[in-house]
Amino acid sequence: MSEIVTTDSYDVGVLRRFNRSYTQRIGVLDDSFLGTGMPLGTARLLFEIGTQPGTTRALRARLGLDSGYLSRLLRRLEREGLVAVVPDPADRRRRLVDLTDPGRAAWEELDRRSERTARTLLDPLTSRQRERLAAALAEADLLVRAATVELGVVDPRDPAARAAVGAYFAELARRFREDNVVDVGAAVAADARKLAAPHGAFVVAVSDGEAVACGGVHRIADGVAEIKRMWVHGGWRGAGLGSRLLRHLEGLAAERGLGVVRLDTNEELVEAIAMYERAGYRRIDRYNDNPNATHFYEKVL
Amino acid sequence: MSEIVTTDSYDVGVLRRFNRSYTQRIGVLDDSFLGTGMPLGTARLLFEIGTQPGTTRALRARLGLDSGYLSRLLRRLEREGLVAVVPDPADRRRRLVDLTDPGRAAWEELDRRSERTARTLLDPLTSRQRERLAAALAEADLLVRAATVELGVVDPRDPAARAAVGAYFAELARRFREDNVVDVGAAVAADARKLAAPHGAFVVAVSDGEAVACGGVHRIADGVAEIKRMWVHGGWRGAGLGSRLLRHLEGLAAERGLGVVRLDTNEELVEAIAMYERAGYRRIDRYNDNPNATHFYEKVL
DNA sequence: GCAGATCTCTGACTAATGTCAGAGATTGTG
DNA sequence: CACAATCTCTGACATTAGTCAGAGATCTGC
Repeated sequence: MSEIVTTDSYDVGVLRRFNRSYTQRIGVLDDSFLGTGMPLGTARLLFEIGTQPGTTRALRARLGLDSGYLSRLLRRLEREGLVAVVPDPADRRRRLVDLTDPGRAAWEELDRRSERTARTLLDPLTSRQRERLAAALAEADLLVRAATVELGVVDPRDPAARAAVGAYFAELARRFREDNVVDVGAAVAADARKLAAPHGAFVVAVSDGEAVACGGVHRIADGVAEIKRMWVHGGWRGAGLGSRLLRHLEGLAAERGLGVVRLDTNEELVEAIAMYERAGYRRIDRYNDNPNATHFYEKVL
Repeated sequence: MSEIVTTDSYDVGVLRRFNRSYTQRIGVLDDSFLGTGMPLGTARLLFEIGTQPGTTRALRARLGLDSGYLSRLLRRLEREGLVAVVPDPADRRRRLVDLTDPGRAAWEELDRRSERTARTLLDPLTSRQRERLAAALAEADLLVRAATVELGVVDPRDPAARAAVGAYFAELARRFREDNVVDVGAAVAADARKLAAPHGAFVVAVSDGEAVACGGVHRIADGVAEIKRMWVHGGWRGAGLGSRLLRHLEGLAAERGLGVVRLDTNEELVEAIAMYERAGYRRIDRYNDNPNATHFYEKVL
């Protein structure tokens, strides 16, 4: 369903050119980990653990390492007394990894090196140029992240889905200053029936292992689908993630033979409403009894 | 002499954050060379040769490889019939490397892979977002290149210096449509005396092994230095390279105990004049008989 | 024409990186 | 409680990456 747009080859050229000159020059940022007596891979692992401790599984995913290889690297760090590896109490097949105090010190040394290298790199620029560079990199960062977000259909009971729905309700509560706490568990249980196969689906967008957007779609009548639980992480607004998610959900509805998509929202959510209207949704009469909803939309695919 | 400015830690943070997310995601652009049966380093070398054939020396500099290591990689590519290595007729100690026809075909395969990977990466974005990303990356590219240009004092007879001075005269000829061809060799010979130790110095800015800017400074009277042969490559205007070079040359003059710096230029070179005035140069009377010069400047350090 | 500098290449290594199959522990499922 | 699934870890490799010293060819300056 997502429109087929051939990426302009100019943009591709710019990306490739940038990548070439960047990896050639600033790839050196990684080499700042050298000279610590640790090989690069090990140093990177140590740095990653310090930045975000967790299960070996998560580390493997983030660094793209083989399980045997990671195990060996961890053993080395453990032998040097820099990290502690303990079984995860929740599932004792898994291991939790964290830094020890000496490990924290080593991490800080790596952090200082990395900082110093970055500083050296920026130093030749005037402050005006540094500002320009920082602005350009921040913009590029957001867009690169947005481009590499992975949209996947998951069961609403999946941990990522739970996290997203929890954030969704938390946001609603904040926006509407509601006191009545929503029972997320009950909502998830209800979603697990409706927003799942065969008549529905729940989609979570994941970036860096964190849920950053979600949305569900399900059948509410013959040929009619409804989109629910649309949420985009605050730090991700303006990256087009909402529109992309919306298109994805429409595609899922179409796959299930549902040619009409409806949704409800609240007039206070002006960005969301703007996005729906940009995406071709038209306002219709109330079609359900959701007390929080004030506006109702429909789109014929 | 260059002012000491501590880089704002905000900018450093943005750079580091970008670097992390970028290498994690788009570092994969390099991996597009994988799956060709060639190890990454070899593929990268092949790609580099195809992009810009030349001496092994230049390849070594561009890729940062050990000479023995490069030699081995080249041998492998030669054995596979992908590259041809022949002695450089100009200096038979050196070797010239270029692709063979099968090598060209392999290069095109790599190019296609890289292009496809970049395209896949950009595809999830809307065309508006792709434009924003391309603009941000182009800006970042220019600034990153500018930040990593290396300024070094070299002998005016050094090949990089010759190349730069040649480009300088070519530019003058183009700007002033002069027919009288300058004898670059003779100019270099004269510079070799004046723009060298102990009373002078010649500076070349090198990026990717290519001379992108140059300038010389020498003593013309007690306590007075003159800056000559200032040139910045056309593709590098607007990156602050000229100002940086100027500061560097002023520093060299100061080191030699010369407290006043003069230079001449032509009124048509408006960008150069603007730069000099921004840098604190003030207009003075004609101090030499250079027929091409119309404007004369001086700065007290 | 000779001495010293420069350049590439080879040999001889060491360390790092990456891969695979399967052992052994633990957990969810019927 | 058996059985399949999941997870980490070990052993056994193969390959790649990177370094260093020196041989041999060639050039430059005197």
